[in-house]
Amino acid sequence: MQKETTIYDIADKLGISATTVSRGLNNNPRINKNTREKIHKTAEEMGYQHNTLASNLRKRQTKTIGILLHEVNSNFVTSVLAGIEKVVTKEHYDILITHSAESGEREIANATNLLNKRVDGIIVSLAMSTKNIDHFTPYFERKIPIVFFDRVMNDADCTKIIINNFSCGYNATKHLIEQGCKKIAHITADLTRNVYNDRFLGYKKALKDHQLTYKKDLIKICSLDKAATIEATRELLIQKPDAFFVTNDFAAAVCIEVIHEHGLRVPEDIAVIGFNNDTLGDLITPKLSTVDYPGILMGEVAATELMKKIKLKNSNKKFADQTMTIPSELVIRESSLKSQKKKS
Amino acid sequence: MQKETTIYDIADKLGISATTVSRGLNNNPRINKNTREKIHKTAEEMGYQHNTLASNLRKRQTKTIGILLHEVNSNFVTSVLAGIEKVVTKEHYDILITHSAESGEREIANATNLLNKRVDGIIVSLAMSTKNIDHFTPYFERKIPIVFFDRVMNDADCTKIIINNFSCGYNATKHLIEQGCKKIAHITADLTRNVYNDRFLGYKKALKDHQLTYKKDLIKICSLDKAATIEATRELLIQKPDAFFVTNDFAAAVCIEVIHEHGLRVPEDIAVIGFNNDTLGDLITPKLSTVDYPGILMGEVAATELMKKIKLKNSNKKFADQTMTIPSELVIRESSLKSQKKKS
DNA sequence: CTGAAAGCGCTAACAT
DNA sequence: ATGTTAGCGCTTTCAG
Repeated sequence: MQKETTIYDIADKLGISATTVSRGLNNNPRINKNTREKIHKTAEEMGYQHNTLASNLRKRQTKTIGILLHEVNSNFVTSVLAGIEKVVTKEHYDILITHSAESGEREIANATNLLNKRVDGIIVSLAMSTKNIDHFTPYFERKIPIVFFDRVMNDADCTKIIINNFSCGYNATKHLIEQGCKKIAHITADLTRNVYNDRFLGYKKALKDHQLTYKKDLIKICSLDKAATIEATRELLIQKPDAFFVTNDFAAAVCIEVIHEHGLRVPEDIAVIGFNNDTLGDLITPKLSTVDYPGILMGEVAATELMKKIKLKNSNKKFADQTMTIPSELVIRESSLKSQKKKS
Repeated sequence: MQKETTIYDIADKLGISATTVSRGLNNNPRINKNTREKIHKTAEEMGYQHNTLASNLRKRQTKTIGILLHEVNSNFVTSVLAGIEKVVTKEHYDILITHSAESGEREIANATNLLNKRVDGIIVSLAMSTKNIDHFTPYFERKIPIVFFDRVMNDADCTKIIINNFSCGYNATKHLIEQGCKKIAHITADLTRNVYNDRFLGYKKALKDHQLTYKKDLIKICSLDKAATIEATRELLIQKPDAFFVTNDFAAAVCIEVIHEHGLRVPEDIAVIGFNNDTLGDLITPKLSTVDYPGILMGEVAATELMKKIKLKNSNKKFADQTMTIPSELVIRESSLKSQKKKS
């Protein structure tokens, strides 16, 4: 960094004090309108650029919120981000996006990094391999507001924005059962993550409520990337299931592809339902049934809660942590409609 | 922010100077190993957290690079990000991601914001509505390194990492012609953006080289979102084209859907080729032919160039701007294979 | 190997 | 309405 124009340079040039320049630049109403305009004009002329670092250091406030994401490549996450931004920019806060690429280690590093950068609060979705939330202890100790969304720790005592994964899993499975399916396979990911576990529990409960026996052989846990999903589907196909409940849309699409390769039809031979309502869902053939998961809304709610917490903290008030559940719903398209197809 | 432990607190507790603490924390080899260990231990005990703000202010260096993205929701952008991170973390640099949501105005705001945060360099992909790069003048003036990638300004004199969009457009079109297509429609976006314009020019050249006349009626420029693409496809279908060259894979998938809705077959009646090699390409039916666009590599190259520029700047050396072209290639799957299908 | 002093650029108290 | 002074927390001379 070469020599930058500072407020002192402007002050010197104008024969006034740096304080006045600072106030003028921040449009403090105490400063005479004329002076203010002069300051802005001179700053412009001298190519002055505000130094956020110095300002934040002095103010002991960064007006920045950190975001810890497990990944950024999904439609869902992008929507959440959009929702957060919408709320946060309105309050003139910046955001600092980090992502862990599903690695717990990177999540820890990101948490420390954001703390060192003195963010005013964080919004987080846990990585796949995160085992506990000890790395957020420094935040709790300092009472720096945190809001968890989607991928949360079920037992932890903090603000959470989630959907009801249990009932989503239940309803998706129930829907398949109502289509006449009796042998429903389930492809999911690491069950230590709440979202997957809850859906799985919903799946099991639905089976039970409909007098179907749960079989471990019909469950595959994998990373949900293409290769893993192909393998999982192939192995499950050996069990001759008549339906698949897949925990995300991308994997569901891959699953359908593999089913087709085996010369089977979807949904006639095997019904498939995904999760997330990604854009790809109605681009594939047959169009994918899925569970709609309102990312934008989740982002908005998470950000709104965080802003509330930050404000209350700034005025030394208490804030009651709460868990908020966002509505979600089944989106039935073609891939699961076995009964209709049979009729026709 | 409440009172944080500082290096002074540690110094007091240990009866040494803050300077030594600072050095110890930074593992400066001049400090006695014993002292160093004591410092680390005490820091840990006292819950010390390094203040990046203060440190950066003092060092006048943030070890942070800014990234200006047009959007974050594409596979391509995510890959670029991964490529950048790979290179940059190795050098212990942080990244600050911003995105303009294709708005030139937001791009300007982000550029200023990153400058105020004193990033050491930036990597940028221009927003759709950006008309010029005047907002980067402050960077040029301060010789803060910039690398543009993908969406660049063709005439500007700066480091650019691109693919040869012209020849990609040419080859995609040529491929369609070789499949026997004679009336090739083209769906693309704002032609002020180099990537779209160059592909378009390649398309035109390929037609000319193969004695096909260019018809304006076969071109539709739209935002490439779902609704716009549906409309564009419908309107183009009136011209009875026998092929579509669509400038991204998502839009190509939508295009295929619309073609199917019109009772036409892909590729038998109409061949389709996309662009980007998104993951959805081989999940749809028929599998999409496309142009592979190596995002990770592009990110790596962009970041490597930027790091070079930053280092040369720090040692006051000159750096010659250059344009680097990343290889790209046609990926032929099913959606464009008209001739084979006819035979069978 | 360690320390004293200064200063990065800004803003908040406390004047006036 | 404006100025003086001090300090946010760190690192970097310079000195020993």
